Amino acid sequence: MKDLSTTERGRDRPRTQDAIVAAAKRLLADHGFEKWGVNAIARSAGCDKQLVYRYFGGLDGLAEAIGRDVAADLESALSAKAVPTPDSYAALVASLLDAFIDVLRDSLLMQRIIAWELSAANPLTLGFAKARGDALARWIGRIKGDLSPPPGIDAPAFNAILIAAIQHLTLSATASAGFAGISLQSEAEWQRVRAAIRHLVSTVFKSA
Amino acid sequence: MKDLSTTERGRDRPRTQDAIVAAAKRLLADHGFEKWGVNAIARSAGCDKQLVYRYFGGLDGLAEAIGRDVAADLESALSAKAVPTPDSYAALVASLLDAFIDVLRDSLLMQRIIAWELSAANPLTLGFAKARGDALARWIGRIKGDLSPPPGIDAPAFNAILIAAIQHLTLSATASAGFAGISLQSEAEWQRVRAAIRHLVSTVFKSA
DNA sequence: GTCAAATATCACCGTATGGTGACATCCGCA
DNA sequence: TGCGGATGTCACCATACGGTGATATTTGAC
Repeated sequence: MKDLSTTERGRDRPRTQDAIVAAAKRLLADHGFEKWGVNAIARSAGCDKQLVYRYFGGLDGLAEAIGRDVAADLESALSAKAVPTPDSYAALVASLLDAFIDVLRDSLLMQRIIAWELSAANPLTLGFAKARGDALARWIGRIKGDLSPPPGIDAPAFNAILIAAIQHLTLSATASAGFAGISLQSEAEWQRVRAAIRHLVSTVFKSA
Repeated sequence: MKDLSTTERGRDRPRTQDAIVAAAKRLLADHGFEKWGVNAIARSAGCDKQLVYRYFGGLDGLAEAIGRDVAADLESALSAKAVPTPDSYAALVASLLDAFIDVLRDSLLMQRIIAWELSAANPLTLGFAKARGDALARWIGRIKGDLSPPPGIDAPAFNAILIAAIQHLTLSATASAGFAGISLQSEAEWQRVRAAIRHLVSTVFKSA
């Protein structure tokens, strides 16, 4: 659970930086943002905390680096779930949401960051939110093609509602194993949610 | 921002207890659960922290008392939004969600507690979640009458999705002023969300 | 080989935290 | 009046935190 200490691997700034970032991510994913601090990170990275200040300018800079990483990971993970060019706006949204469920459920780190964003509003968390939002927007733009939502429907509002729901259910599943009486432990139980979302998307975007 | 200190109001255990609970609620609502601790609470209540241990058995007991309070507040606030006996399941759900938006947006304390539940899973937060869930269930049972969801529809899943969305949007509005590109500052912007939810509920529960 | 810069470590500061035992003060009851 | 329990205060502990200045060690250029 701990990288080689700097003494046992020689002096190598890039490697040390990587070790620090890796340790910081691991700690954030494992224990959340409450216990997240220079002391714990340096301890876990096997180096002196001074280096966190020298190489990243403190926690803020480190968090910024992590934010960039996570946004990039998100984008590539989404791209890997190659959504074939959809043939309707409803299909686009449906596959988008499905892929997002996969990626988010898979990334404890991203879940922690979202929880952090919901708990505190500081420059750090705002930066996280922006980086993720941008990555998501880029991906959507890429697969969107020339599809556009049916008229008479407030697509941005609907999409926001569904993405919000997915984030909340995912976080709640991790923290409390479920939400509002429905358990969210197994893949089967998540299939129920996926089915409901698909149904929702298709009925709403076809009612125009 | 601070109650009368115990010295200036004489010895009065019930009043002191109330002052502690009030201070604890205020601090939680104002600064979130990260800065929440015996020291800050006692300081803000104007009494010695020892009393927190004596009267509540520490932070856990205090949190439990707050959880009960908040659940009761939730229930009575929801009841105050007198939802006239609805005439269809769709109408029931629609008015339920609308009332829930009002109440949650109104209670910074409840928002903090939800954020806490999403960030950490300890006996405390699980207790919170249970108390709120029970209060909600009681209220629903009271106004439900003999209505039941249309067949062929996974109502629990749909309801969970929509409640999750509302909680997430509310928390996100408080923390980051918006979500997924849509701003959630003014009542007008919330009307957009409300309209989308109403639309969603009516099309889904009538498509059976 | 020398010397300076880059890298890494160490020791320390002030502050805050959760928690506890000993003490002071007040009130009601005998 | 005195006594005992309830109420409230205080001083202190160990621990952890973020942050910084001084120092040691290695590397690479000359």
